[in-house]
Amino acid sequence: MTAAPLAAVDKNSPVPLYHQVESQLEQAIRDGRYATGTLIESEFELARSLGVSRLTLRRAIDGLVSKGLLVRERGVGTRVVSPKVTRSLVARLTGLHEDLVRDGIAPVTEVLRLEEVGCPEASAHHLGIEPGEPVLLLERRRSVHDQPIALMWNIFPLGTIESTVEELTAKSLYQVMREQGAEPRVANQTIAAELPTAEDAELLDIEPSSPVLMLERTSFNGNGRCIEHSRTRYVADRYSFEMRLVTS
Amino acid sequence: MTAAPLAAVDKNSPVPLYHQVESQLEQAIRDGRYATGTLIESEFELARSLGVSRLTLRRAIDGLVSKGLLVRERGVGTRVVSPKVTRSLVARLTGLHEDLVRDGIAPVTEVLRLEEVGCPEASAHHLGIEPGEPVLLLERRRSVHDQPIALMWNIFPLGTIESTVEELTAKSLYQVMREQGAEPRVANQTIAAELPTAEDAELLDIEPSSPVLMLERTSFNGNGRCIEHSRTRYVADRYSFEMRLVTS
DNA sequence: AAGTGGTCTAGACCACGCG
DNA sequence: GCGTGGTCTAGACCACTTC
Repeated sequence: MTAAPLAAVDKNSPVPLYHQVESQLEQAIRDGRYATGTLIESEFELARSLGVSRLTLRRAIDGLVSKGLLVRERGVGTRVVSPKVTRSLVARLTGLHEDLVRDGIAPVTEVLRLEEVGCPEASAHHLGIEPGEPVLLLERRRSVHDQPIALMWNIFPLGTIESTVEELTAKSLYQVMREQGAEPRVANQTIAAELPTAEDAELLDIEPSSPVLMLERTSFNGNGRCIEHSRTRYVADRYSFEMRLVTS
Repeated sequence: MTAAPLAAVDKNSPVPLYHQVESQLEQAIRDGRYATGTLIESEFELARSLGVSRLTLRRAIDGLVSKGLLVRERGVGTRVVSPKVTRSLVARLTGLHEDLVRDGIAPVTEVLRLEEVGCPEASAHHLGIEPGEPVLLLERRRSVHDQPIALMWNIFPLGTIESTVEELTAKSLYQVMREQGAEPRVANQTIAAELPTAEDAELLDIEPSSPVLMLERTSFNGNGRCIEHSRTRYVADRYSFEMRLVTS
């Protein structure tokens, strides 16, 4: 590996240097300017030719390693791993709405319920409050091309968010939460397979014998306070989760 | 936040300084020496009192941030997020065997098939070879307390690994792969819910109407070569996936 | 204005893989 | 022995938050 097919960085840009370098390298790899399996230039060489410090360059490479595009081998070099074809899906904290929009599919959301209720036993445990304490319950159904794909059930401690049926119909819940300062920073999540309840089967327009993917999630804000507990049921033959794992 | 309840680091230890600092901080947080929601000392202060450079300290904090224990707030400080109780499960590249052993449960693995076959259409696509090309097929069943929990189906390009029924009964597949230099570094993975085939239902000792969690995974080694394609069916009411997500 | 985290540098030493 | 990635330092400037 001799030629460095990369442009110099712009030191006056507000974009951090390591980010510029990371983008450049990522593009070069996805374009195939670095073939899969080959070694890229050494860190010293790349840092010199791009006009950045070695630490800054390493930080850029760190990002690509954690994206699974590069692998480091001590004493040997840094190797291109990924086939350029698949753009990886990584588990994220954004919701289903963002996932679909990103893929160019327009989802429709109906708000089925939005009301104050006594907290169900199962959620109270996750939210860290007593069963029966008042909470805000939101139930929605999301469809694509008039076909239901998910039934979403969110519970918020009172005062976490305040919204209307209209707003929740127009925007994603994630967006509303962010605007109201209830942005999730950490979440614990469980994925399971279940059979739908009779009611859920009807709402999802599936047979009661057709399984659903259950995603149960508890989200916390930056202060460690629990801000939401949700249970989402996805129609199994219309949705699945993809993720990319990388060894640390 | 004034007192720094942390011991100094050992500069002669082979363990990297940032790792020592990270462990110390993690322990302090899990012990409750830093309360949830409070700010820890500033980076300058901590670096000084521990006798390391600020960059090294930052690197330690980076690790805890990505574990979801700390959150940084620009201009404010670094805050403790996590409740000390739950030790987080993060999606990993290790297999089910390791998961169970880590939890102190002894799983039993039976090898149902280990033979060379023509590659099935569905796997050929993932492996990047032609359907019908010879591949190694491994089918196993894993049980806990005499109850089947998973049916595993792995396909390897010829020459990737070589093993025996005895070895695979004793060790985890992941371990065998690592020993033979076929360590997965990156994997793409899909989680879905399905109904079992009649044959699978029988092998798993469940009703045909009882759903399974299907985990389909394609693993690549450090050179970007595909080394394995697997489909694992988990009994849904005996297994689910947990993960912890953190905003980047 | 003061304090915080975010970025960046130049240089150093080490452990490892390979010839 | 040489080149690679892995770690570490001391010091600098910036953007942001808070008072």
